[in-house]
Amino acid sequence: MVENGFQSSFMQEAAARGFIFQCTDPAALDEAMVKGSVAAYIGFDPTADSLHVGSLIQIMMLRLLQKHGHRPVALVGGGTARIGDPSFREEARRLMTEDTIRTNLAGIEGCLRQFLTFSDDASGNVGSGAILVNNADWLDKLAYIDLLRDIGVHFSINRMLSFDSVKNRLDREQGLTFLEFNYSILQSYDFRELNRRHGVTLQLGGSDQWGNIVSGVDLVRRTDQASVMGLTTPLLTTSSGAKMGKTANGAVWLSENRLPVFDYWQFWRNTEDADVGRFLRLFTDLPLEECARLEALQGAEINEAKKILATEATALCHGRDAAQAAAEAARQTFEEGKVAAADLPVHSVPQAMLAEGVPVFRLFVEAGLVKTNGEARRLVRGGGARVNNAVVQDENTVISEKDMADGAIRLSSGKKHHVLVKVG
RNA sequence: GGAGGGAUGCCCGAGUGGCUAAAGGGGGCGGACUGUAAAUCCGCUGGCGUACGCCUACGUUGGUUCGAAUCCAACUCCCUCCA
Repeated sequence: MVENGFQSSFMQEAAARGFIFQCTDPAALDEAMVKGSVAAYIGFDPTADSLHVGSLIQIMMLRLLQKHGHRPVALVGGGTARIGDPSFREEARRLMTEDTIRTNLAGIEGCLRQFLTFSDDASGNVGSGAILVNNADWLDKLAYIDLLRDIGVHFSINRMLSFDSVKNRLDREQGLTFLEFNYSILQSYDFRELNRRHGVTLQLGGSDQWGNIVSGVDLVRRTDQASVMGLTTPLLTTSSGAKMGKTANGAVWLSENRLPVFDYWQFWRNTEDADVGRFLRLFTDLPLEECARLEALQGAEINEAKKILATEATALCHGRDAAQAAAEAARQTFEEGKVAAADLPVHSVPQAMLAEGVPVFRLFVEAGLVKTNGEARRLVRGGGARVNNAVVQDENTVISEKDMADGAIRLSSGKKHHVLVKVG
């Protein structure tokens, strides 16, 4: 398929698609994958009830693993969430309550189920069914003295201090608490536990996890004389250097509850030209030849590639039907200039609100297009607010049932953000 | 334990008694241009109120003053050097 020196189908495709940044032992991993099924894990922190695009490259890697007959193991850090990963953070993360963590775990599982096929067989048998595990199952039971004697002896403070993730925090004015310092020890412990329980021999992660991953590899080798490996993905930024997945309202969420499918599709549709090929390879299942063909489109033609990227990426996350509906809504809205295309995000308001009439700036807040009244006023003053395609001149204009067109009122913030307000 | 330095809005960073909701930059949002791109240019960017306005904000708590982000005291946290 592609000449990159690897024998295993997974390594060939992962390398060709741009998933690989660093690997503790590429040759050994390649060999293991030729011999049989490998179980690999990635940890997700339950800091929110949905994953976002920042984690998508990891999820896609798990998906790729499954495609090639290996077993993806998703670890949610119910235990480590109570500590917080200090890696490359400016400040200590605030600690979360048990309740929050529990809700978040469920939400994250929902996101993962869109991308992976889970197996109910969580035994040590290596297959390709994904499994989901929670490290609270073992971390919560740890006894301090036992832990220190068991694995504490294998960690060198000198070494830990040399890791970029720690060094960074130490070099900056922000300190590092002992609590946070232990994160990487527990992550190593996770790796060993997964190796023992589920035969996991590979840990995946973003390049910022390199230090933590290597620590785990060392621990398993020292205590269990087992050989396990680590593989990291590149840190993703857009071609113009911005962090991947940040928008106006924060993160680009994978959960529909947090981000309408239409907006998810729009996120991908607005990819920078220079990123199209890279994103097609990482975030869709399209064959490499097709990615290359689309990437080569020049000028305005590359918009076709972006539409395909958007639909394919959205299909993976929200299903083919929803993706096509989003594509169609975008086509009607942007290419036909239709006001109330079906499948635009909908916001329902009480009948009474429209019966009485409501100032337009309030309606924008209510619909979630802006966060505050002041922001809504500024939007109007800047000429960026529209109702049913007409620019709003006065922020105090009253909107009522009279403004309904085809059973809805379309509010727009700028050219790209639209919400249909309906009664309900 | 000792000596010195620091804590400013989403982030970085100026500001050392009133002209400061606080320079400048980044980020974000909107507009123009374009291809729903990038680059560039323009505007906006604490909350509430239609508005003269009110409230909240420069680590925390008190104090001095007609008036404090700016002066004083105590406290908290961070950094650097010494032990």
